[in-house]
Parts: sequence; C-alpha cells; structure tokens
Amino acid sequence: MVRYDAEHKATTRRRIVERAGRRLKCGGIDGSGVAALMSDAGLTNGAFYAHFASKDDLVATVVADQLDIQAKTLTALPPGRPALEAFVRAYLSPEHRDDPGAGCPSAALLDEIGRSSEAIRGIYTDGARRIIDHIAAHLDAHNPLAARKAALGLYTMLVATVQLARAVSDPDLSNEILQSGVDNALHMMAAPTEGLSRAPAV
Amino acid sequence: MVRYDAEHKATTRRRIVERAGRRLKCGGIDGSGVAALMSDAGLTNGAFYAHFASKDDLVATVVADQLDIQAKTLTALPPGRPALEAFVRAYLSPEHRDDPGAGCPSAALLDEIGRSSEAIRGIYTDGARRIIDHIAAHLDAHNPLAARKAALGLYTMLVATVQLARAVSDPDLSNEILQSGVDNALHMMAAPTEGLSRAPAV
DNA sequence: TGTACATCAGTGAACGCGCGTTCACTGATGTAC
DNA sequence: TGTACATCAGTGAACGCGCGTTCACTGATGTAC
Repeated sequence: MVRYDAEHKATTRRRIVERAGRRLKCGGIDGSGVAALMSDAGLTNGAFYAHFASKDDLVATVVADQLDIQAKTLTALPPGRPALEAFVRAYLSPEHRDDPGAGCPSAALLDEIGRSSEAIRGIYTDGARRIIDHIAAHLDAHNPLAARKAALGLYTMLVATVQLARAVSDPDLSNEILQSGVDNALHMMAAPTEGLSRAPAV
Repeated sequence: MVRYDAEHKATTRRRIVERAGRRLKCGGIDGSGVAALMSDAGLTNGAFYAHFASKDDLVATVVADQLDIQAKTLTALPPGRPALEAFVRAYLSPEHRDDPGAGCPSAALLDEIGRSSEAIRGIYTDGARRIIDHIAAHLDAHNPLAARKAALGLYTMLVATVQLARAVSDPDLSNEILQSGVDNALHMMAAPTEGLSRAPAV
C-alpha cells in the first residue's frame, strides 16, 4: 500500500518549510518566487502544490514555524535576567544583522506581514503572543502587567534596531545603532516601566 | 521655445512622487507596479521614463521625499519634551496604524529598504540620520551623546510598535501594543540612558 | 529469488497575467509672422 | 487676429521575462505472488 515510507513526504515538506524560511527572510515574501523556493529544497516548481495549497499557505506555515523556533529558543533559556541579557546581546549582534536568513522573522518581515492576508496575520499574532509572554516571564514574575509592557517595549526595540542596522548603508552608523540598542535594551530590562512612575529596579 | 510653462513637468514629477509615496507605503515596494504608480498620478506607464531612470530611481526619490517630510514635521515642532510627547502620541495612535499611506516610511518599509539597492539604502541613511538628530535635539541639548542614544531607542521602538500593531490581527492586542508603546516611549523620554547608569532627567 | 504491478512524489511544459522597460506616435501647447 | 509651425509631455502597444498555478506524465518505490 504505502510505497515510500510513511515519513518521506512529511520530511520533504519540513525541508521545504525550513529552506523557505531562510529564503523568505533574505528576499522578502514578494521577492521570493515559488520556483526558487522549491529549487532551494532540491525540487521543481510542479511539486509545490502536492505540499501546499498556495504560496500564501506556505508563507503562513513558514511564519508559524519561524516564530515557533524563536519561542523555543526563549523557553530553552534558563530563567532570570542574565540569560535574557545574553539573548539580547546575540539578537543585537553584527552576526544577526548580517545573516537575516538565519535570524528573527519579525526583523526580516514584520512590515510585509502587516500587508499580508488575514490568515498570515492570524498565524503571526499567535506566535508573537507566545514570544511576548516568554520575554515577560524572564523579566518579572511577580509583576506580570509591568513585565508584559516592558516585554513589548523590549521586543519592538530589538526588532526595529536590527531592521535599522540592516537598512543603513554606513557600517559605522550601523554598528552604533546595534551598540545603542544593547545599552537601551539592558537599561529597559533593568527598569521596567510601571505606569508612568519611574521604578529603579535591580 | 518653451511649450508648456517651465514648471509643468516639475509639477507632474512632484505629483508622481507624492502619490507614489502613498502607494509604496500601502502596498510595499515589490508590491507596487510602475503602471499602478503612474495611474495614481493620472498618467499611463509610458510617461514614467520621461521622469525617472528606473523604478529604483523613483523609489530612492520617494524615500528621500518621505524622510524629508518626517524631518520637517520634527523641525516644525516647538523645542522641548511636550512637543515631542505630542509627536509620540500621534505616531502611536490608531489613526497612524490604520493609515500607512499617510504615515511613517520607516514603519511601512524599513525591512524592505534593508533588502533594497545600495542607492536606496544610502538615501535612507541620510534621511534617518537627520531624523535621529532632530529627535535627539528634543531630548537633551546638553548631553548630546545620551540624547542620541535615547533618540535611537525611542525611534526604533516607535517604528516596530506600529509595525507590530499593524501585523497583529486581534484589534485588542493591537491597541494594547500601541498603549504600551506610549507608556514605554514616555518613560524612555523621561529617563534617557547614560551608559549603564540611571539618570532621572527633566 | 525474480518479475509484474500499483502507488504516488516529483517532473517539466504550459496557462494567463503583470512585471519593468522601450519606442513610434499623438496632440495640446505657445510662438512666429 | 489668424494660421502654420516646432516642441515635447504623455500615450499605448509591444518587448522578454518571471510570476503563481495546473496538469499529463515519469519513474523510483515496496508489495504480491
């Protein structure tokens, strides 16, 4: 009955999704054609529709997968600030800036996701929620509202800092942006906002 | 000699650039075709190359124009924090989120600009520098380094907050993101980072 | 063990379409006399 | 004032190309006997 072993097709699908993650983050959604995405997985364009209903379907799958990977990275972090600080430093590193294909999907695609279908934005919403929660959990366990607010502030700053560092053509300015980002992020982690009052915290 | 009055062509060109600003911010760079861009200006595709050398040339012109408009908005602001606070509240308003065509080019296009030609990134770099400087000038005149760092933190947070609010499909979450953004931004304006020390400033 | 077979993942050509760009042209304009 | 003219901004059809998608097919596979 079963010709290829049961996992053969699922393995291929996973390979497509994984490679597509890299290419979509490098070339953008509109900038990455189906034929190129399939060729990355060692296949031809015709096989695409045996795995996905449409390009939109693949993109939604990739967005979910990418956010899942990022969420897992955060869950794998030991609890507490030091581990989060290490995450922040890696996120704002020149290595991350220079390798979008291996990096954060939000930094690579956030504005394009904002222009995407309701399906993709729904998938993104679920993933983003989980990531914000994980960051918040690392910030302050017994003041969840302030932690959540600080997590949103931290995450948005990280995302656009990498976007800006990538957009800018002057390497010195780009490095300065990353460095300032680290300082600002650590500052923000040290003193999460509590309403409008100032809260020196450590 | 001169058939149409001297400004006729320049006026048309300005109209193309202005309308293209709206469409590019709404539909993205890859997502906006030359024919559509020209039709927005009441022209047909053929006339495009009498005004611009290529689509890339138009995009570079639009990016420069858009950042110029944003820089002028900031220069027009009266000096001091209250005016900047008003700017921040407008930037993080649902109105800005819901009308990308009339809004910030960075919020709409930053990650796509990062994937664009050296020419476009160079133009973006010049414009972004000016905007950062203007924000820094509003933050702290007599501690320019700290002000610059805080300006970068503030601007990146604003940009990705609007991007995230647009990407998310749940209206409640989107509003929460904007509201948190306002709180975080005002907090950040009140206490710019100075190295790693805490500096309550007003 | 060897052969015939049913399955189905993957191929590659083709579909209509819109892309960025080119170009021969049209026709509204202000000028010359 | 009226007509012929030179200018040139804008038209619209066409170029080759890559897009997302479809489909008749191929050929490697494990099974049956």
